[in-house]
Amino acid sequence: MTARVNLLRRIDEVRPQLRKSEKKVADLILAAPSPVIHMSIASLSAEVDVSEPTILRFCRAIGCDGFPDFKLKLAQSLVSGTPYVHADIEAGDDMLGITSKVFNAAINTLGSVRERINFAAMEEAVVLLNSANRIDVFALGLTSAVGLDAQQKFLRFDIPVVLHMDSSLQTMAAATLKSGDVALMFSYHGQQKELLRTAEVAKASGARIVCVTRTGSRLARIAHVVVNIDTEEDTFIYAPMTTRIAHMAIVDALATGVALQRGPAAVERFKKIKATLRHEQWPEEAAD
Amino acid sequence: MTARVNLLRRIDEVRPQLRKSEKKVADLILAAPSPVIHMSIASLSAEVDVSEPTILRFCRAIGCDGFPDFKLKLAQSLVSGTPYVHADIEAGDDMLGITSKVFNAAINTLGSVRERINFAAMEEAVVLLNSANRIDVFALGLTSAVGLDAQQKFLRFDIPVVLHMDSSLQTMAAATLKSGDVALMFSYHGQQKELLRTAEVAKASGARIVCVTRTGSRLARIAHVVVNIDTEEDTFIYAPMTTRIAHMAIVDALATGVALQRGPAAVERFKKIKATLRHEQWPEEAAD
DNA sequence: CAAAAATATGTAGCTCAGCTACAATTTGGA
DNA sequence: TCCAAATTGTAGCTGAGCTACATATTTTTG
Repeated sequence: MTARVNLLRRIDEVRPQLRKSEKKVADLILAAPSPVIHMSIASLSAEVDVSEPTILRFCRAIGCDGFPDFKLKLAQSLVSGTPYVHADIEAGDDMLGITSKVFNAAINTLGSVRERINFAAMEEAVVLLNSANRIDVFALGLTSAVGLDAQQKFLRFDIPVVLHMDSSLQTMAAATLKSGDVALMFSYHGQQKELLRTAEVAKASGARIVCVTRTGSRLARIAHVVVNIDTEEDTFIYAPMTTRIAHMAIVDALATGVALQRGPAAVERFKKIKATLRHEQWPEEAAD
Repeated sequence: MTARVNLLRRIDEVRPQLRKSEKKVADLILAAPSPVIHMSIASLSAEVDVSEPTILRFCRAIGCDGFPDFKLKLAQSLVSGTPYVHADIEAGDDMLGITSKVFNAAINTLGSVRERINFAAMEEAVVLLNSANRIDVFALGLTSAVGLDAQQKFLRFDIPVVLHMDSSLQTMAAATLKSGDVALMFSYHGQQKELLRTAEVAKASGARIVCVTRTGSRLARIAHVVVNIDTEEDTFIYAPMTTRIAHMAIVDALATGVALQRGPAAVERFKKIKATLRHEQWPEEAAD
């Protein structure tokens, strides 16, 4: 996959090097890009009051193959959620706008995280988790929901899995780990002091450390296996939100990986659990 | 902002109603959509081995204005790899395959849920949450991670928010609710007996019931406000996974909505919380 | 300051893409 | 088997996008 650059941002960057009449084109497009994707060269040139070839030269200047190619790239850049000034949520937004932006941000993050994932590390993590005598999950603060989720997922395998969300208890728990155990840690930045201490203790006690965190963070350097979540550092209002969603997706992938390694027996167990749960809910109703 | 629909998904949906030669067009596009955005009608018709008007009729059949419009929409649907394919996980998959499928499923679900969201209900939910004297969050089993997340999010506003993950305590807590309180409930199917009882009790005690669940479920019928999460019922292996991610995205949107209603004061509080947390982690390091 | 050079912009016209009207073909039912 | 309806293809028209070149504008330099 090629590293696409948002076209509007590129226009903004290239603008100073453009000629006078091309600048007029750039300005109109930056001011109101959406209608442009349905215009012809003729209508756009009339709108900006320049000649048709000027439009074409503009397209070339910003790195497009021609006018259709330009429209295509512009259209892609306009897909909600990939705005060129990060469409931060604004005071006047209604719930349609907010929800769309939040969902789009989540979708984008999942897409970009997926592209950067280190699959070899995922493999290693799955092997370690699958063969662990005991899994201790460590998470603090906002990641604790992810930790809880991980615990519930891995509960379904017959590996003892414990969740620690309290930083003082975490260090104690880490000290009880042994060789053959796995410490599974979640952290956005990988810089939380308490969690780092816990990781050191766990490592000293012989456990393998699998962490889901940012590449190159302190936590990542302590860990044996790093599943990297490298979200954009654009400091959106919603960066933490989307990062957490990426963490959960990783939990899903890891759990699925372990399930596959366990083979058909694990699948059978799933079914049994599901069947049990069914008794606790009303049956699906006939259409009424 | 229009609620865009992923074109590939629409093609998939409409496919059964297409004519034979149009199906051939659909299949080729679904199999390899990316190159199509740079093709002309002529080259595409040659590729599929049908006539040019057939291509055009296909475009109209899937709701596009013409071929250029179709290419535009297709290009937008391909942004950031938003995939539409529902590929189930298979026994032989490696972590690359598993992770991609899980992420793609999550992206799809977010996309389709976003398209079906009832924004009016979201608005109502935000208003209720914002003016609540007290928010009690109820979640059971696999949704409890979502509940925890919601609690942590709303904690940041100065509304008392409590999380109940134990079904017997839930009913008790529900009985203590009063008019002006809000019961915020999460459930995938909206059919869990205990949760339904809790909802009835909460309703009887005068609280407003906001639930995030499936349209038309029993829980939905009890609630005052239903934020609908209608994920595809394709019974994927990973349906529960992706549904939960959609739930979390909804929590994000609701929390953001409340934050905006609260105005600048709430934003200030966020910053304060963030600043406090910063002391608990190592500073970002200079490149080393 | 003027004239030439270089650059920027517009005009005219060509080619081919996209579309429409209609003809040929296939399919389904009596 | 034949007719009607639906499906698919053919031929040709319109206009969109592009190129070559002419004109206008700016810059440079003697």
